Amino acid sequence: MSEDMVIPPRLGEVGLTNFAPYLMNRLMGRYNASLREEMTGLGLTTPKMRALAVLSVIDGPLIRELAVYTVVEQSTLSRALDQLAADGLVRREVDAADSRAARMFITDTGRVTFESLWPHMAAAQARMFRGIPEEERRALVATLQKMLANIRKHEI
Amino acid sequence: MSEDMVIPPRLGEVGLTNFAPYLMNRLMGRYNASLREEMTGLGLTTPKMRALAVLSVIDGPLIRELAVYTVVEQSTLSRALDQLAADGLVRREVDAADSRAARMFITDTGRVTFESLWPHMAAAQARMFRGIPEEERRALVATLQKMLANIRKHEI
DNA sequence: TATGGATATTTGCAAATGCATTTAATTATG
DNA sequence: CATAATTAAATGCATTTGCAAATATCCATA
Repeated sequence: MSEDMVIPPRLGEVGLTNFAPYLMNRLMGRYNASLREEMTGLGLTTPKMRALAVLSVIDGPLIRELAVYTVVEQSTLSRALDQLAADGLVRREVDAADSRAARMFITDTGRVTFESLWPHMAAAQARMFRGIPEEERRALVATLQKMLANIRKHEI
Repeated sequence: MSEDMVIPPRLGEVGLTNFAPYLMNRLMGRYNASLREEMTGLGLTTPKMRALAVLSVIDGPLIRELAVYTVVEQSTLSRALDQLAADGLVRREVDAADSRAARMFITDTGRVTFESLWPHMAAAQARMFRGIPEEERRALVATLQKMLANIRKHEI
């Protein structure tokens, strides 16, 4: 007897702007669009930017792990990493224990590139949160974390 | 003196999972992925599904308005609507006052298709919210609405 | 009211994407 | 320990995407 069994109210009854996934998709659409100009200026695409962002924080993940963190399809990510590596922003390293697997690292150059993008990401977030009290922001993040835990498929 | 002037803490200091856009992107990645199977079974893509969803609630928007609501690039949406129209799920109608503009409507067939998809969307949302009290859900939605108002560019 | 800009949508085209498959390596099993 | 099944990543290929340009129409103004 899961929640799937319950007959849901229609979208029209809920209203688009009360449906959380709709709101989040619109917010992320704008957020991602607001970074596009900076990204293209740095020769980055969304997958490349996300890979850099995660690698600036997590050292040496496997590519399939990075695919989960970045929410980028594995084959797309593989090619994005090719390009980043060709530009010297990341580095592949064959895993010591499993020679099929590659561990990814950001390079100093990659870090410099990401550091020039990060202020724009932070500013975009700040714009979203403008006028929203600190307490409320924290509550939002806490709820989002619970939600992510709910639907996390991989144990990452 | 906007918030852009402030030097932000590094992403590493904030932590990926305290950065709201990261959390939302991951959540939406999973949410959208969880609908993919149902969508492809109905011959839909993400842009097509979003167009149907919005048109099930909003009657006769212009295509550029629909592009804002759906967070889909206008040219991509134009082609998605071509396909939906070819399948008889939506209908284009030239605007009475402006013959450049097209107003879009969902058809009965389109409504039936969307109605068969909607329970999965509602279930995916329910999974995300599992174990989260009603009060907290409402607070999340309220905050998301404020955020959307903050970054809304178009007056829609 | 003629004309130069705006605006709504579509379309051409190159690049990006994602599915399915391949390659290479590891692990499990008889 | 041989072999089948599994896993990690890369790649082939058809489809999708998005930018820029084209097309069609509208609006402002001289």
